[in-house]
Amino acid sequence: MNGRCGRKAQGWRGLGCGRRMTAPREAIYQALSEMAGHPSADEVFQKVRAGRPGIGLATVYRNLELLRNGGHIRLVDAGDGKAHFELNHAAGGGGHHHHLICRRCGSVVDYMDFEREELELISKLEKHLSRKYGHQITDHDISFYGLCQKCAAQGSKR
Amino acid sequence: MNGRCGRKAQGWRGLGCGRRMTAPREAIYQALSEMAGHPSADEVFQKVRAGRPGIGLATVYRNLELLRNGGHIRLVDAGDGKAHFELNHAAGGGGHHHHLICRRCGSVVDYMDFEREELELISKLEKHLSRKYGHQITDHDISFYGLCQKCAAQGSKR
DNA sequence: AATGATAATGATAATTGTTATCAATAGGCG
DNA sequence: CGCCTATTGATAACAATTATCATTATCATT
Repeated sequence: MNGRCGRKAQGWRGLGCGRRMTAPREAIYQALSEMAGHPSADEVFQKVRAGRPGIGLATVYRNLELLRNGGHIRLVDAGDGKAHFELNHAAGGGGHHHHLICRRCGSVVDYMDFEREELELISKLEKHLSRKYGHQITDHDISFYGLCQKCAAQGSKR
Repeated sequence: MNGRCGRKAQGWRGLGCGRRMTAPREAIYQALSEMAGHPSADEVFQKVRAGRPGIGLATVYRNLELLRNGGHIRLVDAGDGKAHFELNHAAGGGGHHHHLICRRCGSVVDYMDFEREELELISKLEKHLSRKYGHQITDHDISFYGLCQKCAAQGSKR
């Protein structure tokens, strides 16, 4: 469904993030939403470029940053020096998850195995930290690092 | 105390991480251990340089990477595009903590406010994920993002 | 303690992800 | 429809990190 919004800035919560609603911006969000996993900025660029050859790389960076500030997408650190992105379903309650990251090959597995327990602890912590340190918490990242099955099997040589 | 080890590679668990034990490597670890907070690679470089003018930046990068792989130090993502480091006290049980990171100014607050509860959940999760996905988990990162008190006070303009 | 194979270093070039610049363009309120 | 200005696209600039390579230092073996 394309029509998340007709194509108007639509207040301060829409894709426009309070700015003008532009075709490139929509295309970038659209592209990311159609991609599996956690594409890097460049991968998003390639994808958008496919249906919109004139797009500029800088525009992709700018909008990913904007969408992130607007809370629509989320940044994932795969430890490979590039920024990776994914849709932020956290708010909508759609598909919030945490990560399992391989230190050797950089693969990222999403997991949702945390039950109510984990969610409860998180929101409790969030509230507590918020009060104690005066931070305005908007987001969190929980990741486990190590070796994926494949890399672990290769032995820990070199 | 300097003498974490006389100055020999000392097996595969020492600072040498299974490689040759060198003075630069020791100096780099030493420097990091004397620094507060979460210095960047360059900050570590500057500090080491003070007592060892000939040190090369590449050597610092190489050894930080090595020490990280060896589990002696830990990487912190402050979201400012640079890698930051801290001693890994996780194993030793010394001062393990999690982070509260400001998205605007990049400041990082360590907190240890999680009680037994949090630790229990983590180790439970670690075990569960390890079994389910075949990952060999060695490490985790729990960070809350948002605005620190100061930045939040400045309003969310711009 | 001297030797020698080779891992590690230091200086620097190269690479790479990201950001700044700026003229041209397009969004959307009047 | 027309204007104001945010946004774009192309590209230069930037900064952090990595690769290269001749030289030096470590340390197992003698």
